[in-house]
Amino acid sequence: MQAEESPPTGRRERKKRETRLALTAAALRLALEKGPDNVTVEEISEAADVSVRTFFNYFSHKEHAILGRDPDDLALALRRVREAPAGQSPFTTMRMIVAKVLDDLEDVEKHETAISQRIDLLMRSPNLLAQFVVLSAEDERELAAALGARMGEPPGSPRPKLIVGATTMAVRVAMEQRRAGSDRSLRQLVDEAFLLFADGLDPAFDKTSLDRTDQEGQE
Amino acid sequence: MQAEESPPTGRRERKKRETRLALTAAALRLALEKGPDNVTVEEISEAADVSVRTFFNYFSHKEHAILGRDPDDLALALRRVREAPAGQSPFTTMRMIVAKVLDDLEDVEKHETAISQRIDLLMRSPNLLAQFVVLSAEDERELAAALGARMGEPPGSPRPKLIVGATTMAVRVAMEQRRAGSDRSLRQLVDEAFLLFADGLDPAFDKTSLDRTDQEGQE
DNA sequence: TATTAATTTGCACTCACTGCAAGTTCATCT
DNA sequence: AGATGAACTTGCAGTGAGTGCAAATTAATA
Repeated sequence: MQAEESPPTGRRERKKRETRLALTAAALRLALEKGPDNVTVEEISEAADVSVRTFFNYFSHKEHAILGRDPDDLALALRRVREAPAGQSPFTTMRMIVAKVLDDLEDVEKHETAISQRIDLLMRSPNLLAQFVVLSAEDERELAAALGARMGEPPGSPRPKLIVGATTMAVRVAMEQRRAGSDRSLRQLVDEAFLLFADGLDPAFDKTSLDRTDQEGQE
Repeated sequence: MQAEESPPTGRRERKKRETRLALTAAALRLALEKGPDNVTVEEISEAADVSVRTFFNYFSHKEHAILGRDPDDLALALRRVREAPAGQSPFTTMRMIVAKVLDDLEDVEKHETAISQRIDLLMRSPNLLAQFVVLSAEDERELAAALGARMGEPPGSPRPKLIVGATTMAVRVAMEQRRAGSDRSLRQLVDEAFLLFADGLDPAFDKTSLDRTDQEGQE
């Protein structure tokens, strides 16, 4: 054991990264080719030249491979929350983070799989969407916690959770718009959604506390 | 074929409803007893006294049986949207509908499975939550369409979608709060979330349009 | 009662996913 | 280099979800 911090470049580490990458690449490619629900784990493993059993050493669900999320992304987003400019308001922070993520995606995938293809994939396969929701839920919890800490809110406070939830919805709706054939860019659509949320979403909202007995409907 | 409108009370219809009910009841009971991920379709079918194959004639996924959603609920909600008071603002309408749904649940389940148990179930099983979200997504689309029509928005407009999305988030976060041991009622928690959304969620939100090049982070 | 249509069921099958034990590859220490 | 142990891969056997098909049962109708 060296006193020096070990450079993270063992052959083992490298091979693992390569295998993981080969699997996600194959999974995505095949999903696009044949439709996400018509791809088998066997095909993916085959294409990545590992055994099926090995596939499941890397991913607990077929869908995780197709989604191919980089675990560093969450860490990066968390860091961005913590390192956001001092006076910046929380929803603004979320907006900036989303914008940066979109930028990153565009850069990385300029010559590879376009964002819109992934969106299509998500929308077309309920299975995929379900797993995406599961994975995102954990991220959202952590983001909300980090944001709450920054805001000086007590842990468990609903506000940061709602802010993160609104962010999620902004992105989701923007993706739907996009897929439905809007000619505006995803970034523009997201921004539009953020503005709607920020402005209050419904200026005429009735803030009267509602007492369940004073409303009447005949059921 | 009678000229009279056929009363919808054939033996066939009745048996189908009974079977469906037996299945959801068994599924819910077993899920609560053994944990939603430790119940097999075979057990559920056994308990409802039908074959496994028949189970899958009723539900395409195990989770759907556990969730046991009443297809009439959506129709009811849609009707409530359409029949909402003339001047009522859209987010207010959603708030009222949620309030009524909560009331209904309380009435129906007073002596049966409590809401909190179902919430627990949902939160404990990622699978279940995911399927729930997927199923709800369709409902949300229809609700947004109905709400949009009422608002005179063009079809596909993001506003009604965001309003429905905010409603979903309000309920979800309220459920989390509840589960995390808040002593306020679910209704109160939901109302609180609605208010936060209505007030704009972040008064200090920076509405400056962001140009991706004028922001700097070192990556 | 005979006919027809809807429902149930059994059977065979594919595929996702898991535990276990044996085999292989890499890192480390001497 | 060679021995040792840990990490990684793989095969195998098994559970359980979910589907298609065709035969059997049951309800509705003439």
